[in-house]
Amino acid sequence: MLDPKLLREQPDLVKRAALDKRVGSPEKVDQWVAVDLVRRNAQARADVLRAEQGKIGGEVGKLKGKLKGQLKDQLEGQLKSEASAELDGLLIRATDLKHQYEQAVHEQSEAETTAKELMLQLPAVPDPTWPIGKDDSENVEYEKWHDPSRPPRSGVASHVELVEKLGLVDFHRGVKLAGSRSYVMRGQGALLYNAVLKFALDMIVSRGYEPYVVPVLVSEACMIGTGYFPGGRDQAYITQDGSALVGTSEVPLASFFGDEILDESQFPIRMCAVSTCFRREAGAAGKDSAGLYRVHQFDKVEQVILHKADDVEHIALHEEITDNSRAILQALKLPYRVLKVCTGDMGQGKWRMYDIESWMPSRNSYGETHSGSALRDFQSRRLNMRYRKAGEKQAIFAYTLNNTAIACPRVLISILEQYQLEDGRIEVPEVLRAYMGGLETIG
RNA sequence: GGAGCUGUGGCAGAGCGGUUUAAUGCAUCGGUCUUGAAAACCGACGUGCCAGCAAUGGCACCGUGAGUUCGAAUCUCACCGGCUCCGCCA
Repeated sequence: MLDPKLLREQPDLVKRAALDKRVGSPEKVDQWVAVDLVRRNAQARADVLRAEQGKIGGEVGKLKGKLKGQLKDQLEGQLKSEASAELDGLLIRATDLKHQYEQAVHEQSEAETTAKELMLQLPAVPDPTWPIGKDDSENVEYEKWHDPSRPPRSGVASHVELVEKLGLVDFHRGVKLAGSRSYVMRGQGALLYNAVLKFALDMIVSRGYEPYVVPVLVSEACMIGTGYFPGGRDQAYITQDGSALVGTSEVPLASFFGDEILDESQFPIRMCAVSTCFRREAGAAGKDSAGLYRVHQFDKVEQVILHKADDVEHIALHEEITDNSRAILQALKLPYRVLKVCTGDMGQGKWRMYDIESWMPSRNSYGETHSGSALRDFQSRRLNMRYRKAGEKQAIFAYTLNNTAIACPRVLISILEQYQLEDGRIEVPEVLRAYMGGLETIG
């Protein structure tokens, strides 16, 4: 959701964003501006009518009180008093006002509904220093890293071969149980899976992030509030009760303080959670269908930060939240690169966005394992999440950020393939051994 | 799953069709008094939208939505949350 003032005063900025991001359209900006004007005019009319109606209502009340007094003195059905005639006149005027008021209110609420619908589709304006581009092919590589002892490998076995040989993943039975893009982690595979998650969680918690266990089945309001609905409706599993399975715990974490006014002294609020995530992957039919890359259900450690509305701090915290992920990959000695995600690929609400891609030998390239966004007040406006500075009256919309800490099973592709030994066994990364009972090799 | 109760401002709590611009108390903030503090007294004290350069003014909001009425916190209906008891089950 955008600042309505921005839309009224600088609609061209948002139109530009619509084109750069390929979200919404310039026409929708114009439509919003038009319908917003209709709404304001209708409200101005309705307010005046309502005030008039209230006045007449008050007079009706007084007269009725008077008439009651008179009736006590007179027998029923007796002569009509002056007051009674006046009352009839008032009631006729009041009825007329009522109809006019209803019409104005109707017009106002119609316009408001349309304005809201449009607003939910409009893009936030991206940081002008961020790359402009049409899709992921124009993302800009901005940093590359690998541990000297573990450079990117190639020409080695793929994780699909490895896990089948070692019995770490059962794809066939996964599909039997749950359909395409399903899998079952098993034995040491399951241990590795949990070890990776726990390691990442501990790392994030040690850096001052408060851990949460959150619902993964949330209300539609949370999905709209975080910006996933209505645009991404077809990517989510929705229940017969209208609730939705989240694609990331960013949704419940960012929504946690929704509809609240926080105190600035609580900021920045650093949160994290490990949760199961569900994605329909609609439109990705046939893409990455083999292996652990693109699945409907996975687990992820996610980080979320809420803080004051300040661009300098926003940038600093975006770096911080990205550094946390770098640190995890570095500890795992996985080669990675960081991309500045261009406007066409960043999505509706983002101001800045980094993707981190880890090296996956079987793809002979990097594969996206992390995604970190700076959203300024896009989500907090939708969530109605504000804060107040000490001693000040004005409540301000907070800024939000989020980033992946680690996601399983996708990152296992990099680990398994990078750490495979000549004989097909897998060396366990040192930092994970403590989480696997000291196990040094798998297989 | 069955039965009953309940939802009012930061909290407590009145109001149950028209002098409600929602009483009162607590909490909070400012002031008077005081060497200082406490007490006492005085005052302020919600959110959103609209008009206006502004001062300011108007409207809406009593869980949510619809309805009845000239007029709804108050009446009707639906939904949502909370509490209690019973049943079932981790």
